Amino acid sequence: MIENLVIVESPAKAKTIEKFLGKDFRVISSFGHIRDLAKKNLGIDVENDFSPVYEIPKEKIKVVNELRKAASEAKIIWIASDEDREGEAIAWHLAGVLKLNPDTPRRIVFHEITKDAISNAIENPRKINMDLVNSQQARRILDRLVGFEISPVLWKKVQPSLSAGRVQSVAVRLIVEREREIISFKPESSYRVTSVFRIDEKDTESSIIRAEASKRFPHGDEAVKFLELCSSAQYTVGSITVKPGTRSPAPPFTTSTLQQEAYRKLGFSVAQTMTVAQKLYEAGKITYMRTDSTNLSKLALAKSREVIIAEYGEKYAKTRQFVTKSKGAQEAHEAIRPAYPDNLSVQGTQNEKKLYELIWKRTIASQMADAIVEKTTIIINMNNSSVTFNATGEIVKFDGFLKVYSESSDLDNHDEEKDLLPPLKTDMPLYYNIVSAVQKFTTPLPRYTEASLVKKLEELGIGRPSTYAPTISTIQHRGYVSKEDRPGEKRQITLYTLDKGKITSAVKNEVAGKEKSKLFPQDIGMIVNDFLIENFPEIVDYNFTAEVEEQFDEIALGKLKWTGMLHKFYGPFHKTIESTLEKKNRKTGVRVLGNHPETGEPVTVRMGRFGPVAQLGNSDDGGKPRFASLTRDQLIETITLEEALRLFILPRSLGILEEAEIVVGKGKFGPYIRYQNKFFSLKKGVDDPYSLTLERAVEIIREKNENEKKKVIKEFDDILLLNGRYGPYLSSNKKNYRIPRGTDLNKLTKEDCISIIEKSEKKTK
DNA sequence: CAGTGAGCGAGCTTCCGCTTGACTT
Repeated sequence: MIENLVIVESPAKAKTIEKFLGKDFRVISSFGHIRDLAKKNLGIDVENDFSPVYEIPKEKIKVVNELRKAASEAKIIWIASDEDREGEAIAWHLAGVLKLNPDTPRRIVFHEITKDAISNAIENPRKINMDLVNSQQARRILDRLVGFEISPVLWKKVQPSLSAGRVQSVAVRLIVEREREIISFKPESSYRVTSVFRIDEKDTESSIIRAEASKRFPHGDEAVKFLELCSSAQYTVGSITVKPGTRSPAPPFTTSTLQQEAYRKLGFSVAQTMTVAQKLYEAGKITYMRTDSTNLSKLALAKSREVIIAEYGEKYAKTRQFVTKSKGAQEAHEAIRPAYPDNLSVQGTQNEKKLYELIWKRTIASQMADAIVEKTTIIINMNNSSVTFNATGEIVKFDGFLKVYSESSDLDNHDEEKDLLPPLKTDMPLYYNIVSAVQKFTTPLPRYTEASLVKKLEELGIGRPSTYAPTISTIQHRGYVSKEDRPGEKRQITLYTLDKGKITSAVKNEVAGKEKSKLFPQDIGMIVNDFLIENFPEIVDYNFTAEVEEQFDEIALGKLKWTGMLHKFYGPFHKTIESTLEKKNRKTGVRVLGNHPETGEPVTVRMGRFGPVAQLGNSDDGGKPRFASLTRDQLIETITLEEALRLFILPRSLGILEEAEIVVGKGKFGPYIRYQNKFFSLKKGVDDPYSLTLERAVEIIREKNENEKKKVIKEFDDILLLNGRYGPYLSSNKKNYRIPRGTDLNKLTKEDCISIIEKSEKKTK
């Protein structure tokens, strides 16, 4: 029999806490929630005041049995789940499952993991707060109602296995709407004029100043006219303004800001960041990684200060406490920080080291002094134009926190190059070295990355630290959005240069719209999004979560009854479900593109059984329509008639070789030639399936067949020793086997091969 | 691996938020 049993949510936390408590205490973990709404059906008795049907999920039975056993062996049980809505619900479920007397105060909370904080908590236990529990039940039940009533409507009206939810559907909406803004965006161009000035009339190498004209010119001829003025102008320094300023460090990491910075600085995906952080947490190297708080414990503040003074000196230290500003934050944890700030680095994988270093720098920087900067703005006048040239320069007078860390931005602003300016005086003459007018196009808002989507969701108060990564994987999994690269398109820009009184023009290529790891909506995502906006506008409204959260807060304060809140929501909601099921037609996103220019057959695109499909002709008048899948980068919404018609060109027959047909087509894995039931891939950028000739096809087939012959090194009945991309390997019964290192291929016998295959088969079993 | 788009119907899919492994490549 042990005196005290403390139950927390996380096993890593249990381990840490146990160290602080004496031998009278045993600390174990519930691994999060232990009960949930029944997996099958709705799990809610709607008719009976939304009475929930809770069950212990299969994968939790083992933990619960261990908890029960530990509970039976302890005299006093303390429930120390997190101090927020979900934590209170976990406590309540634990009390229920472990059959604890609800009137005995057994609920404790820690704000910090220190001996004092823990013993203080145990001296001040309380009862479970049922208002808080009820607000969690309302949250849980509302999410189940939304998800489990709308999803089946999608199965009937759009496609099977689709899903909708309070969080995921808004995430998809953001991406779809951003894409539509980009689709309808019309880039406009103007000429941006920049100049390099010098201070000496003769010496072109003398101190130089880069400046930009205060005006942009919409057309080339206007830019040229201005350059002509520049050619004959006399320049003087009009004004010099020096403004002192400061810059402050960003707050310590929350889950969301960690995901953003790890993406920007380290190129990690959101899921990758969480996996690496979990490892660091389990090893006791950082604090908990799922948090919305920017708060640092007193201990962390003091330790960081010590480290800063030791590493950089007293004047670099400035203790700060940041206020958490994100909507709906529940602040059950600290910010993400090094568990021991005096550990400047850690052992582990490269990624663990990099992420730790990032967390360390951000935490330490947050406790450092402001940087002091001096920003100088110079205005250069022309004697023959009211247009001025402006130059800015920034000098860091004191680096402060910048010594350690500066936050990255989502917008890649290379424009703001901050040069050091030479010493200047008002009215001083200046001379141009070169003036150039470059055509610049406006760009639409950028597509979301995983990390910038998380940032947006957090701003809207939608989702929680524990769900950002899973939500992003769900919407990709359902096929609503996809993370992709795009090569962009070349476009031409004109530039004019004034050099030694002469104006020349040139045309250059630039690539516009190049994308890397961005979230693109897929057709099914757009169709589902439009269906939801049409039928359930209030659910996918950006403010829906914020509005229900307000009500959950009122329930938590005991001002609102949770069942009443649900009744008010569910009444109209369920009516909409029923009327949508009854009245609305199937939604396929069909678009009529026009008619085939020769045959007059109608061309349509829509979502088919196997994805987006173009259809040529229809079956009404006995005709047999032709179908063709859209390519990955085409959308039902934007495909043109010409593009759709092109889809029907392939597969096409090139001719006959030795009594067999050669067909060229485009498949899942790129363009191919099919001949005698064998496939030959076309090389990207070399051969084009639309213009491929019979001669070239025959060449490709010959080449590949010859390579195939070279591939076979040895042959033992049904076992082949082949030369592959990664070296020699064995092939038998359509399965491949690796050859152990150091094997002499010349001496390899059939028996050796059989033994290699048998060993490999055993391993996989 | 490189396709599919006739129609019927049984049985399944699905939410968000708390926590980690148990899986496979």
